[in-house]
Amino acid sequence: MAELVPSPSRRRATIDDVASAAGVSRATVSRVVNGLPSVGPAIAAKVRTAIDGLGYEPSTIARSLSLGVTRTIAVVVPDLANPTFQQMLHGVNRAAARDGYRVLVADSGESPAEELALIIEARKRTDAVVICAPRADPADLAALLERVQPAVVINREGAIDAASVLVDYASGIACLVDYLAGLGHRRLLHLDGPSGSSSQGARDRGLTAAQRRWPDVTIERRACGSSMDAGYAAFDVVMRSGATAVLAFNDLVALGLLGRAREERVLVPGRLHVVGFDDIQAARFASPPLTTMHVPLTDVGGAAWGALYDQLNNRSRSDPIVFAPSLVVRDSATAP
Amino acid sequence: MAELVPSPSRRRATIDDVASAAGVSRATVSRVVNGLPSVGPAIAAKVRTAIDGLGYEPSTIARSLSLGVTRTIAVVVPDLANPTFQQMLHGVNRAAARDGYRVLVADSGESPAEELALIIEARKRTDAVVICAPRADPADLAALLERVQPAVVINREGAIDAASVLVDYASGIACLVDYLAGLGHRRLLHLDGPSGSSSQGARDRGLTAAQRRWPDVTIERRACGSSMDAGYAAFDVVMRSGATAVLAFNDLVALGLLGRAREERVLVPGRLHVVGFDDIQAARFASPPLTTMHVPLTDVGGAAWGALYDQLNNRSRSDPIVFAPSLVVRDSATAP
DNA sequence: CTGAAAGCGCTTACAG
DNA sequence: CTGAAAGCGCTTACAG
Repeated sequence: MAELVPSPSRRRATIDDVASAAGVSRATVSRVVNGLPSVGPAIAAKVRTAIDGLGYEPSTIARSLSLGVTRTIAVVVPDLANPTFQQMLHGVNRAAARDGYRVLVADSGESPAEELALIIEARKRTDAVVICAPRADPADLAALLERVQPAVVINREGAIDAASVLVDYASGIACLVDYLAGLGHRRLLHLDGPSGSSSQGARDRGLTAAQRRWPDVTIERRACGSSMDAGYAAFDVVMRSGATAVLAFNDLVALGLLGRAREERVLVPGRLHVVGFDDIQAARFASPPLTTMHVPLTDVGGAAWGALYDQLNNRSRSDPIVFAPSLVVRDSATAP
Repeated sequence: MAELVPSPSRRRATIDDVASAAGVSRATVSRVVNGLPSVGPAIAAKVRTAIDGLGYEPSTIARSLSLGVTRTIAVVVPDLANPTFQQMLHGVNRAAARDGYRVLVADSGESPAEELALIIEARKRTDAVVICAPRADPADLAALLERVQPAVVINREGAIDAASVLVDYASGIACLVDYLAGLGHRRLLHLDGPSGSSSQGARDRGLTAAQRRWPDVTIERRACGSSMDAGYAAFDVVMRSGATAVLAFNDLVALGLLGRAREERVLVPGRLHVVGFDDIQAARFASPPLTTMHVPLTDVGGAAWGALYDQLNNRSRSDPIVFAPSLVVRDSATAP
């Protein structure tokens, strides 16, 4: 149905087509295509005419093979449906695009077991990889890193033999405790994220540090998760805890909890006070607008690209880059 | 600093390394790597040993050049910071991944003028492309499509010579008018999106159709835009219009308007009633929760991949696939 | 069942 | 300034 009209030329023109059309060698064609100066003007003109006439476009793949470089990087995230990773991806992509690089995305969510294999596969199509794998086993990750350099890993603590960019969740959560305690709350509840999540360690440290600063404040912990549904389901646990303020693992959890609180007609702020973490877009529009820690995810993504770019240009690997979250006071937590 | 330990073998092993290590031809190595049956078990075993010993991994790029196929597709969107496109991308990626394809993203937002060039460039690294370019000139787009098939275009009306998936914005907006009119509103205001946006035509049709059904309802229009800031800024225009209910171009606009209304202490619903379009995540958590039309963006993305997959497998191009938005009643609009 | 050879479409020393 | 040739790392008819 698309074939009724005889197509002018089925096959795409190659460098050889151009070369013979212009009566030159393909080395010469290559030179004018790549703008090398050492080509006589008359010849160059002939070549350009041939290029236009044939609609020639160099094959990116062939170039990649020949040069050993794709100008593409991979970004591997655990869940592309999650606004957090979407935004980070955006940050990487925008920064990489400015330097003429493209981004290949890979979502390991479908099969966490194959996360490592996925990273390797994605890396093989590209020049470098940014890895966001909060739940991968540390030893597995370390073994992997040897094989996929240049790489940058996001939000993994501990000895990572790769460039690293991280968000200081420890000080962020401590800041939140300070804020709530300063408001007068004396019984806090932290809703933990998925067990085994690497950011959990930072939470522990931050909470411990804050606890030292506020000896008369009780900080309890409960297992919860990282999704809205987890927050929604945590409502009963929260109410039974007797806490006046809850620190949700992230905004999604906080939002789920808020939603349930409204259904149950539990006033927030008032009867219950809630803070989140991340400052996703929805946090700003929640009812009540959610007090949370802003995490500059776009910048995190941008920094990840920057670290990769350095390595791709043979500069030495940069030290870990850390971003501090910042408190965004809105309406979901007030004095008790 | 990473070079203190002499690396065991700098260079990646190639098929030739394996061939000579195993004492066979590289054709044979290729056969066992690709699981072709016609290899004797003893030879195959030798080859596998060599592969493991050398840590050989076939080059994806070389394979791509040889086969003329990358198993990668491109997705071009106007703005990767926009949750709408993020979600659509997620839908494409998930569906494509299931069929063993990877996704390369490209964001034309940085330079709309180079959108066409970007699409061509992205397409050249891949086997096919899904195009989301609501503002591209129809003639330009038509010319482009000839060069980049297989392609699927999302949300473009009119004669498109490519597979097409679209959302029925016309009936969606009409549905919203029906809902508000049914509630008793008689003065409606529609905040238009960016002029030249291809979905604007559908809005026009839908609004016209609805107007016929409700001759006693006034439907005014005002230029606005598609961003939260645009919605925020539209507040004054809205208040001056005398309308009791406003249909925002999308949720972002509605959310911006809501934010400003809260600042100005204009009660929604009550003094003003607002509906959005898209049903982004934030809509659900807005205060008040936003009544809107849900658009199944993940499915749209999935369908886009499906259409591409058919073409990649030499099936005939499918008819346009259209998704109907569905009304999600929340709290931002009630009887006047 | 296995190998020699040509091919995929480029780039780049090396000569001249 | 220009070209012949080798190379990037694979796949696949074609012989045997």
